[in-house]
Amino acid sequence: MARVTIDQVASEVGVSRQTVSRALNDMPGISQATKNRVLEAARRMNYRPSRLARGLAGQNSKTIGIMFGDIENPYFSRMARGAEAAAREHGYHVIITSSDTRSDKAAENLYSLAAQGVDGVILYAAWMTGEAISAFSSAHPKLIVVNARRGPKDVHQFQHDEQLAAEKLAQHLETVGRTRVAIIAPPDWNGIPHPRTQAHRDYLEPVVEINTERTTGGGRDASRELIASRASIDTVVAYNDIVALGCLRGLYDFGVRVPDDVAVVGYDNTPFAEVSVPSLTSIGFKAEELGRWLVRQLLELIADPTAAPSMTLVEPELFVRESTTLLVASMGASD
Amino acid sequence: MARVTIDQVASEVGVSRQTVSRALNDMPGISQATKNRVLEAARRMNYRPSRLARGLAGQNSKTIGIMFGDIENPYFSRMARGAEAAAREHGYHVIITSSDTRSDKAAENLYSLAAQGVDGVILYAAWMTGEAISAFSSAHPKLIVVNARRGPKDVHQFQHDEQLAAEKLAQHLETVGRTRVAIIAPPDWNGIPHPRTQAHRDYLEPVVEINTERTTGGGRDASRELIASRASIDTVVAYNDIVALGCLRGLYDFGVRVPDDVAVVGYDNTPFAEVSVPSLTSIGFKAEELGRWLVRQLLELIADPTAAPSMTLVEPELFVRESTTLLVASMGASD
DNA sequence: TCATGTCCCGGTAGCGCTCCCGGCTCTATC
DNA sequence: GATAGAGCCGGGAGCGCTACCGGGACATGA
Repeated sequence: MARVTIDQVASEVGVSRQTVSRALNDMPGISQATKNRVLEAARRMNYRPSRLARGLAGQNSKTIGIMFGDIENPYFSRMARGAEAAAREHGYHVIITSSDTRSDKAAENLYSLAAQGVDGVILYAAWMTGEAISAFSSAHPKLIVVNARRGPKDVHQFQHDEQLAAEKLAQHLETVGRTRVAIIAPPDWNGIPHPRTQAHRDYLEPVVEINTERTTGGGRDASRELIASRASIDTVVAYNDIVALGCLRGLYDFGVRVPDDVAVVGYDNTPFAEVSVPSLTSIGFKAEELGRWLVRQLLELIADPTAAPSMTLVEPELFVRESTTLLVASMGASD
Repeated sequence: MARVTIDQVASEVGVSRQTVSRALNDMPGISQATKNRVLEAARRMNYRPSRLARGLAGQNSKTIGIMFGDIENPYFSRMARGAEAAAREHGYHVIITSSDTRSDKAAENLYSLAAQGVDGVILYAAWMTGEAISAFSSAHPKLIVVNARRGPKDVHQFQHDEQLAAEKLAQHLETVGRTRVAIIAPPDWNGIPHPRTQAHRDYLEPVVEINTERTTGGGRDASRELIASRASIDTVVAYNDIVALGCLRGLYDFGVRVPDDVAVVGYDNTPFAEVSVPSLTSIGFKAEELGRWLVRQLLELIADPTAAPSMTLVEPELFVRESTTLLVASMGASD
């Protein structure tokens, strides 16, 4: 162990601790010559400043916190990857925590994260109430909120443009002659529908809505329920790719052909959408890029905390694949 | 902002800072009565001790670092999830960083992570040389290494039991009458094969080996290459599920039927293996549980750094699904 | 020559917490 | 009743670093 401290470097070079600090942090008030000497010695001694001490003394720990709903979702993990990479490029570390969609634990974790001494927080807030977000935000202003359901106005936000996504999707479905839509969505949460679900209800005018878990198993269950409902539909729009892939398999098991009998649509455009049979039409939100944006925005906010709250809409992109080809024969009500 | 400090709590209760510390950390030398008073006040004032200060003063930051190759892989993200949950249960935070399989950056990130002041590190080391691991380990002894290729002996290790996995797989393939195997693997790294690949070579005696990227696209490419090679095979064993799913799709595109013509085997037993068509036989390593084990072991190591280096083998489990049914007709060399 | 400024650099204080040590009170023991 | 011991608590010091201020060396002006 025996970490090298700034004092050791200082006495090695024969200057004060403060001078070493100046050299390392590109501060004025130091000649180029001594700066070089310090830097060289620091490198030679393999000195690495303690972020803990830095965080205590200055007021920044060069660490940001991220809280997602569920890191296992490939969409989140891509986002995390982008965020982590962007942060690293700027010399920041990332602390990741997850909330498991339970808002009480979410808040607890969040505060505990803040206690860590992070410089800023990125919060995926689909499973938190507006009040909880506001409360946290007033205590910890360096905050970027993603996908809040009812986002408070005084907070920096990123939102997937679910409206536009639904619109694009509706348009696509129209061109392929699909009109009778079933949607698979997670149940409303505290009476508030997920923005995506809301957009689907508004733009797709679904014939049926099946509520289920956001897993492959959930998608499978949903397909069973869908069949049982005997609803007359020609399209299934799933909450995300994971659910859609489960659903695809469920439909296959019941002998329902995709896309001949029904079309299936996923969300997030995960790599798996490309390779399923049939490949899955999906709406993508550029997860990795979003992760980078979030970090960049957060760092700007850290640099200038007075910036006015902004709302950035993330544009969706529709990837049309085999699962939503032109409708030729329709699957009537199954009797 | 304006964080509540331990001194504020102390003066509120009318005791010394030290007494508050004792109450909060379950230390002896304090009466139950005052302890209760302190705890109550702390809760009421919404006091949260600064981990930064704790880390500086004591010698623990209640934070562990994890470095994976690529967090986007569902297998890693599940592992991360398990680890994060386990850490949280013990009051620890997790800092995640990734290495992108570039060993120079890997080492750099690793040291930078350690500078963070983490109490211990979990390192997925398939993309690091033994020397690099040893060097880091001697500077930072609280280290758990996962899946090192040539693991140094003096380090705590977890290893997937690739031998046993390959053995189980070989046995299964035999019972379904599959003998002519192709394996899809990442290229050897610095001349060292991945332990999984090594095990496959040893136990499966593959007819062909295709080297490719560890992505769905890589799997797809591999299937193309496989067809082009005109090798006479009845089974494809992929490096992991991601590659296998890409391969599945590639074979489908070429009109090769799975499992009628060739069987396909994946690794990691991700949720997607269950819902592909056909569903994918896969070898699972219980990622989430592994993540928890790693953390638990690391915490033990932190508690008792003198513990003798151990090597834990993680047992594989074979999930047989549709993609490896009994061979009936064989796909001969395609001429 | 002295005052004024500029460029470097060092000393001191403190971030919020835990460690070590010593002092106080109260009971048990001869 | 003096001594020892146990139980409780407070006072300092210090973790490694940065913010703030002040001081010395030198150049420039009148």
